[in-house]
Amino acid sequence: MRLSTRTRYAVRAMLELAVNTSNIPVQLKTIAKHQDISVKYLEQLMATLKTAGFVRSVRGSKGGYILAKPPNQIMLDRLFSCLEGPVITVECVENDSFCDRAADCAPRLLWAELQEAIMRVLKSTTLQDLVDKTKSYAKADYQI
Amino acid sequence: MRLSTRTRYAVRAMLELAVNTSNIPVQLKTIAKHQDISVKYLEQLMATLKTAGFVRSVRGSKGGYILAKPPNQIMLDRLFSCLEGPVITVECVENDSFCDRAADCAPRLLWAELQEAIMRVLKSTTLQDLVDKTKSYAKADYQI
DNA sequence: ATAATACACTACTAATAAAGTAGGAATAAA
DNA sequence: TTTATTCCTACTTTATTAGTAGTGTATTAT
Repeated sequence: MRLSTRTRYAVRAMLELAVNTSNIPVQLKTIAKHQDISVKYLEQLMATLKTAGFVRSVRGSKGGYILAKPPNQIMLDRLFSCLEGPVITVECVENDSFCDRAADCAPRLLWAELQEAIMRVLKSTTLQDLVDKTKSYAKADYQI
Repeated sequence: MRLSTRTRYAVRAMLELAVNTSNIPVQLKTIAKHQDISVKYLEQLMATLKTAGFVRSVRGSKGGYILAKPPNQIMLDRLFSCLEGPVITVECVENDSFCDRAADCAPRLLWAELQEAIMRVLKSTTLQDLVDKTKSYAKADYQI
C-alpha cells in the first residue's frame, strides 16, 4: 500500500506550478532542482499530466509548464488516477468477474471500504487546498 | 496503491480458520484448494502469521492450523502490518527525517490523511466482522 | 540565419519487490 | 515403519517502478 514516487513527484510538481501565480511558465529545470528529481524523469511525468489535461506546456527557449486549470478545479482523485491508474485496492472491487468468489466474499467488502476511504480523502481535496496549506506553513516561518 | 496478494490470501486463510468452529485443525491443503492458492505459497504466509501470533500449528499427520485467539480479538490493522509491513503510504509520514521538506510539506499532510483513513477502517474491523458477513451471505444463499 | 534553450518522444536499463517453486527436514498418527 | 503434514531455506520467475540516454522539434534571443 505504498504510494509510487511517480505520484509523489507529480503532486509536488503540480503544487509548484500552482504556487506560481505569474503567467510565466515554470521550467522543469527549476522544479527538478527544487524537488530534487531528475529532469528526464520529470519530463515523463509531465507528459502524462499534459495528456490528461492538467498542465499546458510552452516549448522552446523560455518555455516551461503552467496549470491548465485553476488549482481549485484540480481534484486529487483525478490526479491520482491519471498517475497510478484507477485507485483500486483489489481488482475484484470494481470488476466482480475478476474472481468467482466475488458475489459472496466478505474480504471483498473490506477492500471496498478501504477504497472508499481513500477516495473520500482524495475527492475532497483540491490542489488549492495544498496551496493554502503551503502558504500557511510559509506564514508560520515568517513569524519566527 | 494495490493490495498485495500476500495480504489478500492471508486474510482469506484466516477467515477460513475462523469459520472452523471445531477444535480440529484445518490443513493447508484444504485452504489451498478452497482458496485456489498454492500450498507452498500458503506455507510461507502461515509462517508469518504464526510468528506474529495469529495462528497456532499442529504438526504431523492430522495436523493443521487453528486461530491462536478468538476472531473478535483479531484486528485487521494488526494482520495487515504483519503482512505488508507497517501500513505507510509514504515513508515521511511516520519518519520526518526521511525528507528535508517534511516539516513544511503540504503533500505530506495529504499522505497522512490517506494513511489515517486506511487505518481507521482497518482498526475498526475484526476477523469476527468478516465471519459475520460471511455467514449472512451464506444465510442469503439458503433462502433461495 | 543561427545558436541556445527547453519541451517531446522513444527506447533502453537497473533495481526492487512480489509471487511462486522446490526439496528436504522435523514431527506425529496409524 | 509408513504416511501425512507442518517447517525451513534457498532459489526462480515475473512484474513494476524508477531512472537514464539519445535524438527530435519548437521557440526565442541575438
